[in-house]
Amino acid sequence: MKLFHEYRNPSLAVDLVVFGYHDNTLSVLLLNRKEEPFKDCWTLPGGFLQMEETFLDTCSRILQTKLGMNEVFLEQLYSFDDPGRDPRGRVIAVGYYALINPAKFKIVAGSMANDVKWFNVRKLPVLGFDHKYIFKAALQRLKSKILYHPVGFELLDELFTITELHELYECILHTTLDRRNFRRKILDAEYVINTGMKREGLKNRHPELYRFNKHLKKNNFQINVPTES
Amino acid sequence: MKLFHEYRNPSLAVDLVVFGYHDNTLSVLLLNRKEEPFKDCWTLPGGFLQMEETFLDTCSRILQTKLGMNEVFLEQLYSFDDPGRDPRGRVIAVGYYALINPAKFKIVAGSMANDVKWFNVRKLPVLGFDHKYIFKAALQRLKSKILYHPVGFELLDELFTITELHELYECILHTTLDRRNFRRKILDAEYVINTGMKREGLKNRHPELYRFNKHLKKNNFQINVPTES
DNA sequence: ACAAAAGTGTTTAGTGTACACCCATGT
DNA sequence: ACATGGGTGTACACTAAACACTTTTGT
Repeated sequence: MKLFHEYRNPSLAVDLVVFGYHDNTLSVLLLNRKEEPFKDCWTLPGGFLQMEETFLDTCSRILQTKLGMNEVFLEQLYSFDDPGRDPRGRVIAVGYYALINPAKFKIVAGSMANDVKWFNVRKLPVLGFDHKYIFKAALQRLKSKILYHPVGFELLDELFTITELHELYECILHTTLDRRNFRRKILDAEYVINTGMKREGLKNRHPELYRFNKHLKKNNFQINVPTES
Repeated sequence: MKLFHEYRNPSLAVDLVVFGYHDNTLSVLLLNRKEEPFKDCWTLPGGFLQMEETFLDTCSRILQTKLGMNEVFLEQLYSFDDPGRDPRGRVIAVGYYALINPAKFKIVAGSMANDVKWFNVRKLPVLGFDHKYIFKAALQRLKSKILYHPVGFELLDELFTITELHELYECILHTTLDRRNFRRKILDAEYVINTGMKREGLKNRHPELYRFNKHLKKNNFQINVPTES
């Protein structure tokens, strides 16, 4: 049995769509590149797969070195193979998306970037490479995922109110959802546990604080989005 | 701006899960390998990405040379990155699945394989590499996809009866679905067009023949599977 | 007392499910 | 005439949507 020698292989990059939620806004982290190609352009954070790394290893390395983050929700999106997607040569990109709570991290621009900034997902600048399409795939995936799976908690604080969760859903789905029906669905599904505590110091009635119920086997909720016409 | 030179990069393979449906059975195409590694083992058909190819180019080349097929439904599944998945060295695999009508192709074993055979998806042999997991991902994707999207037609003849479509769904989902409710859903969604013709020469009443309605914009059907408990 | 947001309940329309029944064909 | 599968209709249960109302807090 022959081992491989080095044939000509495409390079393999991992590109990250890092979502954060703050002040009723869903944002993505973008880097401003210091070097060609796409110097001074905004792009998704990314990096090349090292020989001994798994994709998740590469994700962690990027998150750590370029953004100063660790231990976040990550999921593979899709692999992008347009031969012209990188002017430096043939590069395949594996897209991942991450969900983080911006309050937990102080983002830092690594040595490769002029700047790192959160951008409202509805007000993105022009992106380098094919990152526009990777981003679109990520947002679409997040929108679908949140309808059936309890991923919203990754974006919120450990304790949150139903209203905060409701606002998060409306923000991500970019639509309105009936407050009372939403509450019932979430509670019936038992994806949240009432802590008995209340959020103090608000102008009006103090809402109850909930915590994510991690130990629940079945996916038994579904949020429906109004059909637009 | 520097161009790339050859860093050490993993090899990139494309592995195919080719589904076919015949005689009320959903099958997958497997190759019996002539060479190490996994000599004489059954594996998914696959091949290495050439420098100038897209993933779909590679898929077509594999389908053409190893199986004698062309022009089939293809969709990307997932990328598999376990560093130990190929004993020859670091190989990333991009999984695709294909839906074909076995009646339309005469499969041929390419020079690399001892044999090519259809296997019932519920009675698979042990597979080489990590192909068991690629297959599992494919079957799961097909099961989900068929609930919301009209992909079943790729597996059937151009003209088919509602009963044939119904049996296909039961076979893929591995469950029973009420015959009459299934019919209504499919017809209401207008995914099929009644041709006016009938299937002749059967023992009983001659069922009407339908054709897939390719020119339909919206996905407006959903098949529900009974919840098992 | 009032405003504003949180929390609870109810009515109604629509949809999916489980059936029963008739129809067409070959033996 | 009967068996067998194809085609049509309907009653019921269940769910989701729309909405009204009460409660709690700060001013």
